[in-house]
Amino acid sequence: MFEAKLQEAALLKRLLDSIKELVTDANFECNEEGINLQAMDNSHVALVAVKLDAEGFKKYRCDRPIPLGVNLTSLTKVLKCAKDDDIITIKANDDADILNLIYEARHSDRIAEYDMKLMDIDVENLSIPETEYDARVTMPSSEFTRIVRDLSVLGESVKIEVSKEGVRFSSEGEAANANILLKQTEGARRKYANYGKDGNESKKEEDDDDDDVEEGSSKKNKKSKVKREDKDVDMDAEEENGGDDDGEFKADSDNDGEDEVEAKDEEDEEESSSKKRKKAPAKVGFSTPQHVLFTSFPLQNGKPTKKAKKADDVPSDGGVMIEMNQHVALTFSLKYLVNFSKSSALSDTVQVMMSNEVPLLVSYRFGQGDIRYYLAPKIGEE
Amino acid sequence: MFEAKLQEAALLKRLLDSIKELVTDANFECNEEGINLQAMDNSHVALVAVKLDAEGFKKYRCDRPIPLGVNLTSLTKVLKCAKDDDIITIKANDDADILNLIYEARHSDRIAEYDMKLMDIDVENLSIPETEYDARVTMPSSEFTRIVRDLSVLGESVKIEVSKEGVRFSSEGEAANANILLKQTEGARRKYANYGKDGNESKKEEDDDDDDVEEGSSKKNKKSKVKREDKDVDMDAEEENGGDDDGEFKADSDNDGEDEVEAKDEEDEEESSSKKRKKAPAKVGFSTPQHVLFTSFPLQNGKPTKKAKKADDVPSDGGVMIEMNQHVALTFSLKYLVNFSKSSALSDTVQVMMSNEVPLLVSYRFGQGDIRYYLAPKIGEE
DNA sequence: CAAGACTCTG
DNA sequence: CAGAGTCTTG
Repeated sequence: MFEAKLQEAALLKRLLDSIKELVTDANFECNEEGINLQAMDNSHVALVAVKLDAEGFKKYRCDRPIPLGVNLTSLTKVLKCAKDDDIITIKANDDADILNLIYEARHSDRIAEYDMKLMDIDVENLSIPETEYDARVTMPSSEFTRIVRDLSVLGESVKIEVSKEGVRFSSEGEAANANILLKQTEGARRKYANYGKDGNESKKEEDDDDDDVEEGSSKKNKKSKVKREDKDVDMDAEEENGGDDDGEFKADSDNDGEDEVEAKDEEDEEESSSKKRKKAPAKVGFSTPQHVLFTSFPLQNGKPTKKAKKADDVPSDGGVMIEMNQHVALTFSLKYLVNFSKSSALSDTVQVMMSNEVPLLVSYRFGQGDIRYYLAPKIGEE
Repeated sequence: MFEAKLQEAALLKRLLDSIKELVTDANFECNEEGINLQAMDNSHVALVAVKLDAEGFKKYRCDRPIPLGVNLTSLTKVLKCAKDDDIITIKANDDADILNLIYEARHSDRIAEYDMKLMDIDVENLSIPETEYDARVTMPSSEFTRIVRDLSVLGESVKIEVSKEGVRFSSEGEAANANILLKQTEGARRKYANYGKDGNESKKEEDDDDDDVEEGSSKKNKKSKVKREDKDVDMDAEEENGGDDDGEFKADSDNDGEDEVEAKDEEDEEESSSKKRKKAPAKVGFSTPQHVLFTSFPLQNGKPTKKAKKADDVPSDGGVMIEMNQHVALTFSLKYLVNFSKSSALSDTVQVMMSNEVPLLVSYRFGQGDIRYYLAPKIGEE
């Protein structure tokens, strides 16, 4: 018996809107801790991982781990029948052959119910080893969306480059070449002080860019600090390891110690890259090398767009925060990034993480979990 | 000479939007009482009937009954040239070969004039005998729209079932089965107390679900109580008949007597089906039997949507009122119902009337008249 | 030809 | 914020 009740159908609707174009069928792996979904996109170039914490549900019951094989096209249709503010309950019996969805209208006494056939889906073993990234960019999701959309009009690929200068998105196309440089926003360090610390964007707690400060061990959320783990299993395993050896991202500023409540936002964020520690290069469980690229281009363009809602306590006017251990430059297919950016409906903030020659990770966190996209870089010449 | 002046072009525009996809050509039958249009849809499965009372016009003159054969596609185009708040005048000479439309801008001196060719259209004799229905559901038109739209995503047909439980819309499709149950809303009885009593939704006057109470005979509107008549001729003929034998709908609650001003909205709406009187089964003038169906499905779903405008004095937050004489279950093509539901632009409220094995009637009333759709049920097995 | 996505309007 | 219409893609 599996049952989960969600206060707002909107979350599920947005999640499906986010992934339905990438993946057609997927297993919702349900266990007592929550719901996980991992799947490669249809062309096996990208990977999407969704996590929904059990605690985020109004009601959650999962007697035993159970995979719910869902045709996402069907589920999308069924969810279209829910209003955003409906209270939604999903149920499955132990056979997991039918998914039962119940929508309760928020402001009326109506209850609607849908039954959807489930299916057996081969579990592709998508072991995504936790990876330590050399660069992490935290920015408004609307801005990321805008950038990749803009560039996708001009070209097929984008080179994303993180340096002391900031993060640069560059692309070239027949009509024009483009390059967009985002410098770290003044105050961004403070704004995102604890973003992603514990899987949701709480503003309290220590900053990420503190070094080996003694605040660590007692924080239960230390785990998600530096590396992005995909299997909870791996998570905790790694977490408990050395307090200052767990490979947290080093911001490019020396923002030491006592940033307990709010790290001071310093102006010199873009200089000293001293204490950076390099971690073992991430090995990624899926490898779908793409094509040539790695070009650099002259133009400049790019304008931000502001959305304002979703479930973050990070200011929606958030700026850009850049953390890096070393210079990173990778090229990706814009088509996929545009696809990923649909998740901006889920969060005002997105994190882009990269290490050279490793798939990038685009992560959107929302109250009850997160959605992560992995995309292998294009390699070689164009 | 025919001339009719309408305060708001919007009404005509919406009417044409409602029917233009169903019918391509139709006669506007004009007489001194107003304008009537009746036509079968192009595939002869559904029938639409529009009535515009002469009194609703700012100015109305019709020297002699005259049919204006209109190509609705053309008229739609011409009406697109009118602003919603234009004052619109339509004229035809006795030859009825040209329709002259004049648009006067509400807040300017602008006058636009259009001449549209009329045509001769064979008058299909669409005698729609007045019918007494065993069940009538009054609900927000937005909700009806939502339901049929939702279900049409999943399947082709919907079974509509009215029972003591309420009204259930159920559908089955490849992706999922669905079923939406609407129970009578608390207070709906009061809200719709006199809805449709005399062809427009006035809230005063006695309730419909009173039984054989002695309030009847003096009410001039008794006529439209129970049955939906299509020809005014038939209407009055039937009206004058027996005071309590005119087959008025019995609500499923025992809301007897003194419901003069506002029937009390009782909690027990969904129980006693006692005093129901059965009327002679309705005979319908057109019969376009469809296909198999009559399936029943397991799921449940449904959510309302609120619009808020149009010309009703029925609260736009109106609930659901259910009146029934006996259990009814029929299956219909969602494609047509979706089409009908376009008329929600004309009214916040819709009434769905059904008797077993008889075409259903979907009726939207607006200040100056109404639009009614008839649709034969699908019969047999799916 | 149909379905889905996106944009614009109410 | 929702719905309708248009355009694009499969």
